[in-house]
Amino acid sequence: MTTERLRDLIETTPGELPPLTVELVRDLDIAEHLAIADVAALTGLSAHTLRYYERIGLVDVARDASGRRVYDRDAVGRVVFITRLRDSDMPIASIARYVELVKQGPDTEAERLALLEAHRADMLVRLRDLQAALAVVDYKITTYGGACGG
Amino acid sequence: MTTERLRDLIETTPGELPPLTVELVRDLDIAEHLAIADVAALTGLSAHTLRYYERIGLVDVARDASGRRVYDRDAVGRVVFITRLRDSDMPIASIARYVELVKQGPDTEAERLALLEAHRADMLVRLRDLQAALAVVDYKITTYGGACGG
DNA sequence: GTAGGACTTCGAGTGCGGTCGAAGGCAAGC
DNA sequence: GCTTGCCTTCGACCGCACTCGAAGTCCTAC
Repeated sequence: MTTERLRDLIETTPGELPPLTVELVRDLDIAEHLAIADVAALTGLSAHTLRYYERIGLVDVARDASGRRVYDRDAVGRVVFITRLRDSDMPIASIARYVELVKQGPDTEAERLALLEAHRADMLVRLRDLQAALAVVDYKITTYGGACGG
Repeated sequence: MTTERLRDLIETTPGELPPLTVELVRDLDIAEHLAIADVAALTGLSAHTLRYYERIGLVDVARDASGRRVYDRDAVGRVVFITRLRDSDMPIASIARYVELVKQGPDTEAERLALLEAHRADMLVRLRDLQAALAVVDYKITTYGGACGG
C-alpha cells in the first residue's frame, strides 16, 4: 500500500520534515494517488482545511469510485504551492485569482505576473517590518526589562 | 498651537515619514499633549483603532477637562511600540500580557524577557517562511507563468 | 454481520483584529 | 446663536481563514 509507505516515511523521518517544495513532492510521492489524511500528514494542514481549500476552488481533487478524495501529484503540488503562499500571508482571494488565471490558460500570463509581483512587493514590506520589529525586540531584550515605551 | 505645528510637520515632510521609533517620537513631539487625531496622523493608525487599543488596556490615556483624550509623550511612545509589535504580528493578547507585566513592576522582568524571546523566535520562523515563499515567487516570476504546481 | 474508523457533505460557529454607526457633547467661527 | 466638525461612549458588525459538528456512507477487521 503506497499510502502506508508514505505514512511510514513521514513517521520515521527523524525530527522535522525538511521544508516541503514542489520538487520534493515530485520525488517523495511514490504514490500516484493519496488520500486526504496522507496529504494532511504531508503538508501539516488539517483535512478540514484541505476540504475548505477545495470548496473555495483553490484545488480540484478527483474522487474514487466511492466518492473519496484522491490527490494526484499535481494536486499535492498545488496544495504545497498554496501553502507556501499562505505562509507568506498572501490572501486567499489573491491565490484564488491566481488559480483562476491559470485555469483560463496562457493568455493570462501578464496578469499572473503582475499578481505575483504585487505580492512580492508586499512580502518585501513585511520583511522590512519584521526586521524593524526584530531590532526593537532585540534592543528590549538586551536592555532587559526597561519600561520605556511600554 | 503645538498640534497644528505637528500637523504641518507631518504634512510638509516630503514623501513618507521615516519609520517611527520611540527615539524619534521623543525628538519629534514638541507638544507635550496630543489629541487623538494627531496621534492617528503620526502613527498611521485610525482614531478608532487608538480607542480600541485603549479600550482593551494596551495604553492608558489621560483626559482633559471636557473628557477628550490627551496623549502625552509616554502614551505616544507606547502606541508606537505597540505598533511595531503588531507590525511583526505579535498577537494583541501577548502585547496585553507584556503591558500588564510592566504595570506590575520590576519583579516581572523575567517573564517579560521570556515573552519577548518567544516572540523573537516566532519572528525568526516567520522571516524564514517569508524568505522561502519569496524564493518560490521569484522562481515563478523568472520562469514567468509556468503552470506547474498551481 | 457487525463494530470501528476514516471518509463524505453541509452549514454553522470561532477567534482575531479591527471597523463602523448612532447619539450626543463641546468649542470655534461666521 | 447656529452650523461645522472633531470629539465622546457604547455596542454591533465585518472579513478573514479556518474549524467544528451532525448525519450519513463506505471499507476493513474480527
